[in-house]
Amino acid sequence: MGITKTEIFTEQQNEIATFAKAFGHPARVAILQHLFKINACICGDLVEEIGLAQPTISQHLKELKNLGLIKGSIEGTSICYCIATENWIKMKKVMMQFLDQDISNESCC
Amino acid sequence: MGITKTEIFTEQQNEIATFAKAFGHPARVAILQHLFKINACICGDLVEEIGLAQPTISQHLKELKNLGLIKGSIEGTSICYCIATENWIKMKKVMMQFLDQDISNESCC
DNA sequence: TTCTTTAATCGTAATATTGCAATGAACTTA
DNA sequence: TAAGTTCATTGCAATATTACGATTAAAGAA
Repeated sequence: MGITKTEIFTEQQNEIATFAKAFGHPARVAILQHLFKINACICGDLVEEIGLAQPTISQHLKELKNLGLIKGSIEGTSICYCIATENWIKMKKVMMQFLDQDISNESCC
Repeated sequence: MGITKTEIFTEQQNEIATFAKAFGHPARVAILQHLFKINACICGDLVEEIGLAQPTISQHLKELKNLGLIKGSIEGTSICYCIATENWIKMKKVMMQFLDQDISNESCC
């Protein structure tokens, strides 16, 4: 009833879904792309860059941080975020494996 | 309030998010993996295989079909689903490009 | 200390998603 | 035609997500 039945799926399936969910919102996609583009770390101008309110961006950042895809460190009065390289690579491996499944050349329908 | 502001993002960002959202539920991941595994097309035994009620599976199939990632054809009394190869490859390209962004070797935090 | 800046958190409203029982539609078989 | 099979649709309840105003917390500057 409205709650995802995580128990009936494999760990791998849940992991894929969890990562995918993180990318399932354009704001989080935009945040990650910006962090990649700006080689140096970026703090609060994500708010300006993206155009959502500060609490909203903060919330999206929190989700990405909880998943371990980004990390933030205090830098004076502001906070500096960047891609958590190691975990990004791990995640990429999991997702690539899912996306890159063999497609049989004989589809029946 | 509560509704994603699609307008403020690029088409590419929205596309990535839409695809990712499709993979953001373990049931849909499981469905796709099963369709890949069973080379031949599979119809309603997805219900048995996965362990969710038939309407629930049907709903997930509909989402995947709307996105164009799978297709179904009537086969007598049952319906045969399989991966929509061309669109899958297109989607893969979009997602890979996003996942495979260059990671600068000098992360600052 | 007081003011300012920066970002997290709280609280709440709007909307979306998930899941299923019940029902309906289309086809097959008896 | 009647009964059975297979899957889609409807309707609804439970929960999750998105967004933001208001507030709080922490650090630097006056």
